[in-house]
Parts: sequence; C-alpha cells; structure tokens
Amino acid sequence: MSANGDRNRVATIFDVARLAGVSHQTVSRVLNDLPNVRPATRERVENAIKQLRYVPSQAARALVTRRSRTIGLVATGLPDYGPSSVVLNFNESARDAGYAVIATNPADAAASTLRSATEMLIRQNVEAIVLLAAERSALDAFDGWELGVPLVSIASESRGRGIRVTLDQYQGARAAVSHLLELGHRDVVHIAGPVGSMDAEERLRGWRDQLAEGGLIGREAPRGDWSPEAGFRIGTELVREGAPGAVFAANDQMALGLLHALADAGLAVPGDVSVVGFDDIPEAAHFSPPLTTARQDFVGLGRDAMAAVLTQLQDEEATAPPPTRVPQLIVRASTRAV
Amino acid sequence: MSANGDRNRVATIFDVARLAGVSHQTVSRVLNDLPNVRPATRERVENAIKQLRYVPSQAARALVTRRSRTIGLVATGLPDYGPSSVVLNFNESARDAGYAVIATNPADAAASTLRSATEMLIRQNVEAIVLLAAERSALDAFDGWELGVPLVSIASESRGRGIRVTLDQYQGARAAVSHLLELGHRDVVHIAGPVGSMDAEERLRGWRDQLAEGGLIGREAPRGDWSPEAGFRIGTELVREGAPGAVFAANDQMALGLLHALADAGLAVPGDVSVVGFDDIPEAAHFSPPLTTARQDFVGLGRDAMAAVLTQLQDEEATAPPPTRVPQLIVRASTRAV
DNA sequence: GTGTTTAGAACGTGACGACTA
DNA sequence: TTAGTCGTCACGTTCTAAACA
Repeated sequence: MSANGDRNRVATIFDVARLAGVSHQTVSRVLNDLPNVRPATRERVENAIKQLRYVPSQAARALVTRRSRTIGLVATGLPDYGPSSVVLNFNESARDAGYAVIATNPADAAASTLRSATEMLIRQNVEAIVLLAAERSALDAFDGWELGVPLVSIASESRGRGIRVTLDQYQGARAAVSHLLELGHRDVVHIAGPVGSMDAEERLRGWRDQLAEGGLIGREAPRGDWSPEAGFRIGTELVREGAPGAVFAANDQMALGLLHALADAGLAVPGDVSVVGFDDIPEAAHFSPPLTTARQDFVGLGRDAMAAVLTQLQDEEATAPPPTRVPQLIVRASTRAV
Repeated sequence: MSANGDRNRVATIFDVARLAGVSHQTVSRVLNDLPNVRPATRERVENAIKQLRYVPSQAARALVTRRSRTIGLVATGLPDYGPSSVVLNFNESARDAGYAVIATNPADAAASTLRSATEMLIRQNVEAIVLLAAERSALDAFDGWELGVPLVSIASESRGRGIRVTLDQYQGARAAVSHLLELGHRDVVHIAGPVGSMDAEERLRGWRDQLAEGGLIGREAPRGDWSPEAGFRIGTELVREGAPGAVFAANDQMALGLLHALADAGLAVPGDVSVVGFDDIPEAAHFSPPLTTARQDFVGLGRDAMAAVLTQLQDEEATAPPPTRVPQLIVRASTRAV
C-alpha cells in the first residue's frame, strides 16, 4: 500500500527555515547568495536544505520575479545535421547562462503551425524566443506579431522583426564557385536547394554572382529539396543532357546523390566532373570520392544566438550585431583542374 | 523614450474578469473548459480574453496545481542521426499530449555531468524525466537516486530504475548477420561500436550468437566510436590483414568509412567484400554502393517514450511494457552471394 | 432544487521595510 | 551606524464552499 511512499508533500522554504531555526527570508537570502548572512547561519541553512532534500519551486519563483529562466526555441529543418548542430550548441550555451530551453519542432513551416507552436512557448512564459528559420515563410509568420518577449532569429535573410544571427551563405557559395573557377572550370552547374529556403537563395545568388564576375553565366539545374534522392534524380537528368565539367551542389546530401548518379553513368569524379558541396557533414570526408565542401560553424552560430538573447534580455538598446561567420572551404578529392 | 512601449504590465485574469463583467473565477472556468457557464457569459469572457490578448500565467498555474506541464529530456549521443530523430519525435508526441519539453544535452556521459544536467531539470519542476541513454554509465548515474519524479529511459539494456523503452538491437544484428549467412558468407567480421555503448554490446552479441548458431566463430575487429573515421581506420587495418568476405559494421557511418577504405585498396563491394550497416541513415541509399542496412524505427521509439511517460503520470501501477520494435533489414547493393 | 456565479483561501517564493544587537 | 534578521505583502492562478437566480 504505502510501499511507494505516499508522502507527496515536498519540503518548502518554511520547512527549511524551521529546521535551521531562522525565518524563511533568511533561507531565501542563502538560496540567492545575497550578503548579510552570518557564515554560521548560512551553514545551518545549507545543512537543513541538504537534509530535507529541498528544491526551490521554480513556479513560485517565476511568479514573483516574473522570470522563468526559460527560453523557447522554435526549430525547423530537423533532423538534418546543420539545424541539429545549431540546436545542440544553442542548448549548451543557454545552460551555461543558467537558462533552460523549451524546444518545439513544428511539423511543417505553415504559418499556423509555427504560430501555434510559438503560442505554446508563450504560454510557458519563456523569457525570449529563438526562431531557427530555414524557410522565408517561417520569418514571415512572425511579421507584425507582438510576442511580448524578445525574438532572435537564426536565418539567412534580414527580414521581419527581432535580432538576427546568421552564417554567411553568400560568401560561402562564392568561395566554393571561386575554387572551381580557379581550377579552370567554365561550365559550373548549380543544384540549388528548394524555393523558399533562404539558405538556398543565398547560395544560388553567390554562385550566380561569382560566375558573373568571371564573365560567365551558369546553367541552372532543377532545384532539389536537400535530400540525397533529389541529388540523385537531378544528377541523372544532368547526365542525360550532357554532363557539365563541374557542379556546385547546395548541400552535401544532394552532392552525395549526385556522386551516385555520376558513378552509375560511368563518369569519374573528379576525372570527368568536379563536385563541390556545402555544410561539411561528418560523412563528407568519406564520400566516394571525399567531398570538397564549405564547412559551416554551427557551434559558433549556436553561441551567437544565445549571446543575442542575453543582449536582448539585459540591455535595452545595446544591440551590436554579432560578427557574421563565413564558411570555410575544405578541399578534398572531388575537385580537379581541367 | 517610450517608443518601445514601456507598458510592461500584462493582463491578468482579473483584468479579463473586469472587462467581461464577471468574477475571476468565472474566467477560470472558461479557461479550463469547465461546465456551468452560460453560453452568453462564456462568449463575453472569450471576447475579453481576445481583446486584452490575455495569456494565463503558467507559473501561477503550476504553483497551485503542482503541475508544470513540462517534461525533462536528458539526451546523449547528439547530434547523430538516431538520437536526433528520437528527440525530434519525442518532442512531437509530447506536444500532442500538451506537454512542453525541456531538453538538455550533457557534454559528456560522466555521472557528475549527467546529474547536474538532471538537477537543472528538477529545479525547473519537470513532471517526469526521460533519459536517452547511449552509454551504460548514463544509466548507472541514476542508480539509487530518488528523483522525486517518474523516470523513463530509452536504452538498450534493462538496468537501473524507471521504465525502459527500446529498439531490439539484438534481433536487428541477428537479421543482418543472418542475411550474410544466407548469401553463403562464412567469414563475417564485425566492426563493433565503442565499449560502454549498450547498442554496441547488443549488436555485438547478436552477431556472435547468430554466427554461433551456424557453427561459426567470427573474427573480431578493433572497436570503433561510430564515426566514419573509425570505419576507415579499421577498414584499412582489415585490408592489411587480408580482407574478409563480409563485414557487419555496427552503424552506417562506420560502414561508410569502411567502404572508403575498401575502395582505396581496390577491393570491390560487393564483388570482393559484402558490407552491412545499421540505422539506415538518409545517406545510406546513396553510398557507393548503396548500403544494405538495418532500419530502426526512431519515430515509433519517440512515441513509445512519451506513452510511457503518460502511463507513469496517470496510472500508478498499470505498466504494461511497450512492445519492443525490431529493426527491419533493407537489402541494397552492398551485399552479394559468394 | 438546480444551474450559475461569486468571494476568499491557498500555493511557495522574493521584495521591502522594520526591527534588533 | 550597520550587519544581520524578521514579518508582511504581492505575484496570478485554481480550489472550496457558499450565495445567488
């Protein structure tokens, strides 16, 4: 009957106070590391806390301080490697700053889905909301919406409200294409990401601009959806039309599918076709052949996002935007001079 | 000055009550969908809520109901595909059940790290804790620890306290090896995962038992750490010792590194060596060659975990363990009959 | 009576001013 | 004066019981 311990009662600050022979207010001072507590008193209180296995009620605390020590994260694009890494690193940074993270992963990027996911976070009284936005529409869903808390968006376009942190997709793409041009390639096809993806648009723009700077105009392939399957399908089409000398794929997964299609067609990489990807996922170094790609600093991005949150929460105006991080080209074996 | 709107005051239940011309208690009834509210009254209250953009304070609610509507998730093994998928699907299931998830990702699996991460969740007054445990030591860190809330662990071994949900690594491994045996292979090497990983141990055991049932004893390769690099390194060593007829790699990433090493050595897959992986990551279908592997139902696992939480939260004893899910072998082009 | 509504008492903290040695 | 301590109040909700149509 009572084997599972039916003492539901949990110790409160008053229980601690009684056991330590002080007032609850003194216990509160100890809990919050405030001064003006005699060391001996402090010790008695701390012992009582340990003895009763007392844990302060975050609910009561939040009620009176109006601070939940909680941040809401709306993350799209999971479980892909990039977004997953950002979430992971954001969580770590938040923990280091003493915040807990309530994460929610909308099933799709529809405005209504995003809003209801966010409303759940608001109901949980998060102190700020971080939006990891893959698609432009995700940003738009927040337009003209007064959340009541600061908003930080991780996105490749500067639209909508709130602070933005980002990785420089445009420069990353230019570096990738520049590498191919330096190798003497002139026919550089781009397999772009899906319409509506801000990363996809920026990489597409970088590809086009870098080619234009060399007086070239690139062939546009159909756009993919980031998946290896898309890369394979589009690669197969490319081969049918006549394979280009070089392909810049908008991410590593599509590059993988492309490699598959080229191999199936009996084309050698980099012998016949040079391939560059984007992201540097952990698998990329062991593709066949190992992939040249643009590495993104997801760790830094997660940290930037949390730093932006803290700025919003502490200061009112001091919003020096974080320095934008530029992807770094990792040259492996999938590219070669013509 | 006041451009950013210095009205920090947020509407309370009393403000709504006043505007609707009712008592705060009636508003509460409306909020909680309780009966005995006249339709006309309900409508007036709902209008007032909308007009004031009122959001109930979860803190105040949690204080009086002692329910935070929040679940803590301690996740190890991120950002790998498997754990990431489980987290993603658990989050969705939790949201469907009306719970928010506070996730924390301990940097390492040391007991102290795990405990402090968990203590943060306890301080947030989560109603239950879910432990996504890759390593055995993670489970051990919770041994003999009275959390004060239900514990559900997602793990491949049944040790420690709390309810456990799992995928059947052992049967998955047997299916993989069985496939190779049916193809006529006798020399089936296993590249196992790291010591301490429960998944690794179960897959190793499945490999050994399935071989033994055929009267065979397998060669043991050095153990890897799940990474493609480990697969490449161990693969290179295998080649030096004389390549086996078949290899069962404990996960797809190591299988990828192995494929890379075999290709470098000029060995054909599946011509010279057959390879089977584990997980079926999205990339696996486009490896060179496409990988035969054991697909895991991470979606179902996440759901199982949330179902277990709800069971713990609602009933006291009705703990029918969830049915264990068995991985499904996906046969592609990396295996062939001898 | 019965369906609706109301007033007051918790819940467990932190803020604040007052009290003591 | 001042370091240390204490008592009262407020935070915004749900619960309980009583009052009203």
